[in-house]
Amino acid sequence: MGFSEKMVSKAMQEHGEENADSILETLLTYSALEEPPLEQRIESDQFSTDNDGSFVDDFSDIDSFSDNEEITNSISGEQNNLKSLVKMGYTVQEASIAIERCGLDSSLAELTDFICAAQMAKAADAHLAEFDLEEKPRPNILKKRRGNDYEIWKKKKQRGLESRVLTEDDETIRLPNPMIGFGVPTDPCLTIRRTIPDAAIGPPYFYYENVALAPKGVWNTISRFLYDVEPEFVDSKYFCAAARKRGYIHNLPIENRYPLLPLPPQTIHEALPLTRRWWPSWDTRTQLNCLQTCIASAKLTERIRKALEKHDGVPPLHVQKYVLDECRKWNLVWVGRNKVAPLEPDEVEMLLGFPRNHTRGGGISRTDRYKSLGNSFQVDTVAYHLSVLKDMYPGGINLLSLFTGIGGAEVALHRLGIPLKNVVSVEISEVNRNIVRSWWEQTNQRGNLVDLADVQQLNGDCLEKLMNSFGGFDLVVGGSPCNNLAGSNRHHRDGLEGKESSLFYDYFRILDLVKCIMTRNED
DNA sequence: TATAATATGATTAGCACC
DNA sequence: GGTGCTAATCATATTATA
Repeated sequence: MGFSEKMVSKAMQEHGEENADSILETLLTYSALEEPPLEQRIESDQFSTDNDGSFVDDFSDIDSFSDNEEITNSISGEQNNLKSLVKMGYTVQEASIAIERCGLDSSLAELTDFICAAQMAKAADAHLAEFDLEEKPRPNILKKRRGNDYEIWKKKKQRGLESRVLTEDDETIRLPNPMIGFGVPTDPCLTIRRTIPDAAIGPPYFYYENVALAPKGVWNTISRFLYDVEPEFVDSKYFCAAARKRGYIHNLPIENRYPLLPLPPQTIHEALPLTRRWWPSWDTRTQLNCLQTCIASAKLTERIRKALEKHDGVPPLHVQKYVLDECRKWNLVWVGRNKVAPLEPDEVEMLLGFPRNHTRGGGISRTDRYKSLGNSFQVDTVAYHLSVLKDMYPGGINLLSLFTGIGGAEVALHRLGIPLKNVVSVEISEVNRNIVRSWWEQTNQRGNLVDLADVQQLNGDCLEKLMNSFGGFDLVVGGSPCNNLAGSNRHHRDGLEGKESSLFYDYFRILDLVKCIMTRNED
């Protein structure tokens, strides 16, 4: 289906070629759906709270509008794809044609592939003039295509479907086992060399993070956008007493990394010595699972206590299994005889490498502390990767921090002794912005902290003004929302195109803008 | 009304076994 | 390869409470 070219041209005539949002709105209004216009639905975001995970999902009721669920789902999928593509910087026309040509079932990755191939073909035909920097910058994805026209793309797709010949691009990214990336302090993998694609070479350096166990294909897409850099998958259990399986895509050197000192406790008993007294021998855990945003209910720990109290001494195997399963699922620790409990916020802070009371006070609730901490970096892990910057920037760095959260990257850099000269931080949660601002003041930072609430504010003009005032960014960090990628999400685990997780494309957009502006300023 | 407490599976991957 | 099991997982929606 898709929007017809006629419809697109009509909308473009009404709004002018550059006004993508209006064109999109018009097209969606033209379509036969009995839905409010997209813009109107997006505006309902203003009712959401400060917490990035608690949006009212204004797309969830789409199905109820139609008697024919299948058709409605197709159309809404098409709209989401169109919206995502426009958000990524493609024109409505490009996006619409791609959807029409590739079919309704196409993934966003296939659509972007198609558009790239079409752009290559067009460029080859028309011998287009040099990229006009006065124009609104566009996704800089052309250079990552090795082929030169649509035919190559078609052949490649066909080849992939037929014989499963795995080219570098087609190969599904697999998680390493053990998950130690390009090395961890206990196993530095000194022999590993990697070559970074030309398009990815800094400055600026960039560092992107998200959950390792995302739905299939997500990391392929992320990697493809981030200049084909291979992800580094690392489990923070090699840095602290809790697991945290994450993927990092960055263009930093990997030689001569070093860990923060002192090394944090590596086992539960070292981290929480008071639990040792109550720890039963049949609970063989030595490390915790991933620290998440929610904790177990008091009802659950009470059920566990009652199950254990029915037996003297060592409980039967089925009770052990029940208790251990729940302990693993909820990261419960032993705090008394037959008594388990979730971690305190202070303990989570410590395990994640933050200063004590980092998230405490200033009006933040206990629930919000868990939530902010659960969404954060593990500081020691990130610091290990960023440590290579220390010698490169003895005078300090200018940092662009997207989806800052509670400032994991900032804390890591500070603990590494890398001065923060100018930090531009984008974080939607007011609670989190307050935490970072408070930390900034508590640690007597001498640099300048600019905090913004919305990534959409960070357009070309805004970035250019900021960058001109202090001369560009040395590092662009960000872990974009994982809500729609994380396994714990029972409701909307709809992948990179999900409501929050699609903000990845803003990370890419902004990073690419920064690269464009810095490249131009070099000339 | 705002905050806290509680209940709520599915999607991967690895492994043993056939 | 196919199957069945174990295991892990930066959460959301609803209900209860202050």
